Amino acid sequence: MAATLKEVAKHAGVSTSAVSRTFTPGASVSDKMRRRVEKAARELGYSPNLLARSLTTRRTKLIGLVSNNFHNPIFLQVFDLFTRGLQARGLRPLLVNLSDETDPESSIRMLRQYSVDGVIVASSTLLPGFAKAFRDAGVPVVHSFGRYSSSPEIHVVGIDNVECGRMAARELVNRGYKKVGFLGGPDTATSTQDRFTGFKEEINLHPEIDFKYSFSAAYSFDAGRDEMTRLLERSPQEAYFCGDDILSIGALTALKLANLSAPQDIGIIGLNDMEMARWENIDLTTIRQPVNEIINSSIELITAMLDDPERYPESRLFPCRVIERGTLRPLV
Amino acid sequence: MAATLKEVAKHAGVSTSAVSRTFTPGASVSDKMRRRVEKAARELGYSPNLLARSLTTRRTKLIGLVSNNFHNPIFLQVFDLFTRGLQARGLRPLLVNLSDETDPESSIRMLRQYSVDGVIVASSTLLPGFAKAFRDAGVPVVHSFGRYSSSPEIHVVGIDNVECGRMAARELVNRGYKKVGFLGGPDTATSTQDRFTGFKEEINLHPEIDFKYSFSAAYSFDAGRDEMTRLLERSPQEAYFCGDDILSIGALTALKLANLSAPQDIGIIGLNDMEMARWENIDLTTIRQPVNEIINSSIELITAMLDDPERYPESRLFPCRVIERGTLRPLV
DNA sequence: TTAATTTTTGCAACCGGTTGCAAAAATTAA
DNA sequence: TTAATTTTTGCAACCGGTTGCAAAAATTAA
Repeated sequence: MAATLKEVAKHAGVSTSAVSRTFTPGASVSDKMRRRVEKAARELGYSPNLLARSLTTRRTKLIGLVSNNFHNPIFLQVFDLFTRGLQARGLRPLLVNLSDETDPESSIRMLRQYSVDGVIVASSTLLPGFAKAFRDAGVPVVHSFGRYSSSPEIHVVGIDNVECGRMAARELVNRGYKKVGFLGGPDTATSTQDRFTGFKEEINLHPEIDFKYSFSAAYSFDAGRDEMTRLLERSPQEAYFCGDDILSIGALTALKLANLSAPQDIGIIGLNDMEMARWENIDLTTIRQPVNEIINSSIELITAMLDDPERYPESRLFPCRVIERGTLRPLV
Repeated sequence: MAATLKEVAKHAGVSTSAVSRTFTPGASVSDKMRRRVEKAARELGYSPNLLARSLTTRRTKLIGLVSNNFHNPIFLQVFDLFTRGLQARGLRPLLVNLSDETDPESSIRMLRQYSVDGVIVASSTLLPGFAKAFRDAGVPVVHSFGRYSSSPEIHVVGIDNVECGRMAARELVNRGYKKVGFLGGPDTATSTQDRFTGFKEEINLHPEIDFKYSFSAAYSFDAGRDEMTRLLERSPQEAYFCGDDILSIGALTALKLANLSAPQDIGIIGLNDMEMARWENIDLTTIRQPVNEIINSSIELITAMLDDPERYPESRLFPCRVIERGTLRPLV
């Protein structure tokens, strides 16, 4: 169906090299030749087969976009920004859903079989083995939303979750809460662990404050609602730092179901500042994670690694900040 | 870095054909040869380059997954199900974000350059030219969530939006609403047009009922909230069929901001039954679109087209049904 | 045992491109 | 004008695989 380079060459009465060079930026072709080839190509509706080209250039412009999180609404925005950013640079995302996957090897094999130029792992809850296994396979890899200190050998772009934990704690302290809680995501996620560490550290600077904590089953609405419901059955704290926004929204709903509300009865602060957080029916005070910047930086980094695969690994951390809305009481 | 077939052949002391056959299901190889090759392959960590293979087999197992909707949360579920379903069949989604794209040609050229085996267009708001342009390029294409009658030449899997409109209307009529409204999505979307047609048709069977309609700027929270806010400034109807769930949630929020609520003051029925609709803080009565079935069917259809590209085009429609929750008053 | 048949294997051409090298053409210098 | 230099072009080998065909090997039949 589609015309091949050979057909274009024949139709234009030139060598295949000439056609190839016409479609290779920077190659040596005279204007006359270029016009001649372009005319033939146009007439035949030719455009080069990128997969065949990749055999000799060793560049597919395919980037594996790997995630295990297809439930948290923030990831729709993540996919949107990644696909647009990659497309704008002429790269193509091969989307890999790791949700069902237990064995990293098979995903890695698959991505190598497709000769992806690089891999972006977009996940904060990924098992530590995954990202490393990709790197060991010799494929450039960037871990977006990953833990910055987890391994000095792999590129990470994300936030300082420990500092976010501290930030949340300071926010609660500054607002005069005396009994505070940490309602975390799953305790297996490094993001949860780091946020917990920072939060606890900062709270411990204030011995007069009563501190409790628990973890929920997932970063999900249901998990947040269920955990908060459980907490309300005992004697709840005055305010909670929830693992992320979606947990926060679940927790807020649990309050509502118990005829309580934030910030009147219990204060809530989340993390992410996903789009829904600003919806007036939610109006969540939260810590903003600069998703846009993290994604752009991840793309820049993977692009740089395409040119220099041996590039020295780095961590890129972006500062977060509190977005004040309506679920914490005012500063005292 | 990665071992090639030639290296495996040399290492095993056999021809390249033998190696190739070992990795080609159904090819003629003796057990002895197979074991020998597999051993060599294992020792060299070889797995075949799918892109090189595709040159002769003319199958890349790449499927273009094209969408222009990266904002409606329902699409996260859509991407999740598509990627899992495709992966389970050994196919790989090349994700294409059409949000910035005005010209279908360039996306089509790109997908052809990557020799995708087929294209799934997942969108209800796609400009009509897009899906057709893909098909004209000779690539198997399935339009998921598309309009079933728009063109008999292209495969469509979706719902009967006209019937959904009727269904929503019947639901409002049966609950005794006398003044009803259609708060649609953008009127350029075929889904909006069809839902409107059905809704109006059914309402017109009841001349005693007062009917008004308007369209919002997008299928989005903000658009729903803004449009409902606007409606509340005049004299609103007693109940509205909103274009989809995300518009409904926006509309419900507008009610709340005006100190009104559903169903006490105004009734709301949505369409989609996205995950959020069942959240207790939303509790939206809506029409369930069987997303899972639509996606599985789309994948089956594209798979079938890979074997028979000339397959006669068909429309697959799945019935919807009302999910009663808390935003319409009870049946009279 | 040998002949006929079936299965396995390797050769060589091919899929659709790129690229180093040398020859040819065009340009510049003398 | 001719010689020297630069630019353009085509040849042929290559990227990593598959596959039709014929020869070789293994199996079955006589």
